Amino acid sequence: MTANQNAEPQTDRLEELLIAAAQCFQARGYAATSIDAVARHMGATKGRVYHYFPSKMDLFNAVRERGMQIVFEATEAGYCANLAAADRLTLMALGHVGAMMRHRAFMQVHREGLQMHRFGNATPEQHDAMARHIRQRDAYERRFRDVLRLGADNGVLRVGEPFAITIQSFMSALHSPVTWYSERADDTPEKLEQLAREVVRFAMLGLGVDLAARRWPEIPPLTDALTDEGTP
Amino acid sequence: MTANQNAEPQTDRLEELLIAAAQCFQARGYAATSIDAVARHMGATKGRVYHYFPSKMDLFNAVRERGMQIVFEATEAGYCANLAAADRLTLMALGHVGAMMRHRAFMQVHREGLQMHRFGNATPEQHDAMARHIRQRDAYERRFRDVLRLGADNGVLRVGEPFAITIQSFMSALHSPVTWYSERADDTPEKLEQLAREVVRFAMLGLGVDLAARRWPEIPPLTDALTDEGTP
DNA sequence: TTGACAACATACCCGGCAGTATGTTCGCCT
DNA sequence: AGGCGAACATACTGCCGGGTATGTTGTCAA
Repeated sequence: MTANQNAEPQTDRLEELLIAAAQCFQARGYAATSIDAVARHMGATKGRVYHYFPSKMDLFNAVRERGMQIVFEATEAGYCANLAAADRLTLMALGHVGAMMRHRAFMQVHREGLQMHRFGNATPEQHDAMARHIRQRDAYERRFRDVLRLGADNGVLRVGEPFAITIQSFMSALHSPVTWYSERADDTPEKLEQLAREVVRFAMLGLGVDLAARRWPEIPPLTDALTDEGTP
Repeated sequence: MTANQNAEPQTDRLEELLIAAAQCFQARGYAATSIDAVARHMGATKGRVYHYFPSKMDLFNAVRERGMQIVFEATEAGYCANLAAADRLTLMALGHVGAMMRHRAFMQVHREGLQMHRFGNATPEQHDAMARHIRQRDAYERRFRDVLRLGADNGVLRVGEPFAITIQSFMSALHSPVTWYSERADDTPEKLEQLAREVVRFAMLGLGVDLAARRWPEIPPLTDALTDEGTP
């Protein structure tokens, strides 16, 4: 009756499921989202979901993990670039903000997941899925922390007294698009780019870097990092 | 059996209820928090809750409203101070951040409430409770926006191209304590003050104001605003 | 003193949802 | 050809939690 006669490219069904889940979780939050709702959002039923994931929490964790993967990839180039600390941080920030806007659903879920520390993590598997996620988050923030520290030691970046607070404020500003950005019809890449740049400009200025009076850095070609690697 | 023989000052039972609700909602989120959980948190039962509020959503709205009231009061002095725009904004920011830290439960609930736009607001009363709340939020942010605009026009505060984005980033930085702050045993008012100042320092530097090389403003006595009012 | 009402507690109802058990329909391998 | 398993759909269960109906206790006013 509801036979799926699609011989089309058929994006991975699992990918489709992850996206649907991300959108539902983002719209209503984890607790208020039912498995049936996610399934309906795909034009399917529970069976489909439980075929791929043993429980609701596992589905949620998969979405979180994907979100983590997205931000890591988005900031990878900047982090590995062979540039000064301030420029690396700027590129990382741009990547991060871009991800916030382009993958808002995943990012918001990712964020809600981090606030979940205090759930009575029933099963031990779920508990260390959480623990693993926390470690990844810390590793991610440590990348920013390290680059920031580097720039601070050089005197290029300005930080305040509890160093951790400066970072938190900085990261919080970079996260903000998940709150206010919503994809409009006039979503030209240029518009999007301008919004991202403004967020980054503010955040970097908070660290004492005036990007308005300075060339925005660009990602150097990969060959650079491979050929001339030892330039101190 | 469980008779409450307290003849003590007995903080308003309603106040006690609001606080318990705020803590529960903050810990688990709206959907995952049961009325029974809130009641247990007070050492009471459902009956108590439903005696004061007709529904879970009404309880939640009351907590949100309280949160709104808190931030308004916390920033009132700075907003009304007879000072330059940058100083007023700094004071408002300090008040805001202080509220974030001192009333974290209410603030986090307040924030979750704002993300709830898209709930199928069943009853019309709930719908316009939501609408009223949105208006209050806008009014609150408009205070910041107006002062920021004032300082920008004077050239004292630096803003970027989509003005709205600058504000969002600024506000987001000020909100950040709800994410990372957790009351510790070493909660001396001085520690707390320092944390707040660091957050505000970063945020104001993002607007081009270097508070490290500048006197922090202080709230002028009220009499000023009352006696000499017309100094243009 | 009584009765009316506030301020709860207790007991119950019922709908929604996570999870399960059981079909059903393909494609593929032999 | 036929059987087997992936990839779902359908039907069902059990419980949790919002809401309600009803009891219980103290207090105060007439």
